[in-house]
Amino acid sequence: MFIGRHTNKIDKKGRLSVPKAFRDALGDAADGVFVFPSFKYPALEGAGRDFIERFVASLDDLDLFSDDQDDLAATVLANTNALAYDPEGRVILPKTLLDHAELGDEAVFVGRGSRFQIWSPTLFETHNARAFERARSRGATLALRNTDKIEP
Amino acid sequence: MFIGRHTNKIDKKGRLSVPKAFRDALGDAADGVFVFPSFKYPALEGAGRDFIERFVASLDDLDLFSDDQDDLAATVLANTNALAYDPEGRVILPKTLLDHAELGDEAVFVGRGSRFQIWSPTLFETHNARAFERARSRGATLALRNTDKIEP
DNA sequence: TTCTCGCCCATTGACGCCCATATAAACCCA
DNA sequence: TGGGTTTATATGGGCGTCAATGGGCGAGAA
Repeated sequence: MFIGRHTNKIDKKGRLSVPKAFRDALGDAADGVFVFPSFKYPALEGAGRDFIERFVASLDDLDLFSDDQDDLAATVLANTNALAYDPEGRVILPKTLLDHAELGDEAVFVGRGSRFQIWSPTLFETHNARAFERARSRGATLALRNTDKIEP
Repeated sequence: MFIGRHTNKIDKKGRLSVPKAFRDALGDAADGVFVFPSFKYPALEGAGRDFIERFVASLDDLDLFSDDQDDLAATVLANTNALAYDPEGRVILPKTLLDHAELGDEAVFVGRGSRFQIWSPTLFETHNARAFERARSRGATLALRNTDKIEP
């Protein structure tokens, strides 16, 4: 399970350490980590092999004429990168992903339960502040139903 | 499992390197790679021997597919090219396939789970942008076939 | 012969692996 | 409880290896 927030640096060679807690949650280190752009935010989605395998399973192997639903899975797979760890647990994000999330020399890993997101620190700060404010204005009604909470 | 995107060059002799990750996923190198034109897109479909063998099996076992699907299987087989690797893992695409996908001096391999596609970079860029936009507008509500759903 | 295709070699640029250091959290002991 | 020590994670840089690319040679087909 991915919980909490971790801010790490991207060095000159483009390497980014995946937080130890997340590496453990991802499972088999040999599988690395699977990252794809978020559809809705200038951020990246990260998950383990099991999560991606569900997308693969949703594409019927022999069906050559995919419907809209399949297209969604296909789009995710086309934009997903299987990133391998170096011996220290770092990965290199390809340029397409760096661009999508507007990442510079720092990245923040945000736990989201079954997977996590990767944000530019500045973008996340404003996004988080707005989400927090939104949550607060509706807080009274959401509080009892939603066990999730936004980190302070 | 075919995941992600890899853009490679087509040299003057028409040779195209199959990405190492895909060669591994294809299995036995002696079998090479099987490529046929996509019926839905100006692109090519690529797969391993196991994938083609299932089409062959569908022709033998009449119960397996409907008549329409059976015709489709026959059409696929008729248009499939078995391409052998050179010692460096490259293949040469026949002219019919080059024409169908409007390939010039570059080609992008796009993972699709159990198989992959080969696109002209420019054609794929527009195709992917559209699919991505569609996912953005509808992704939040589209459930995945199995369990989880795509998240905002 | 001439052209095509399969095999071999050279180059290069990226990335995977190794080591060293810094930073921080956990631990231990008075 | 506080200070120092230890352990582990994160970071930075050097170097070797391998994948991708490009060109040349030779065997066999047209």
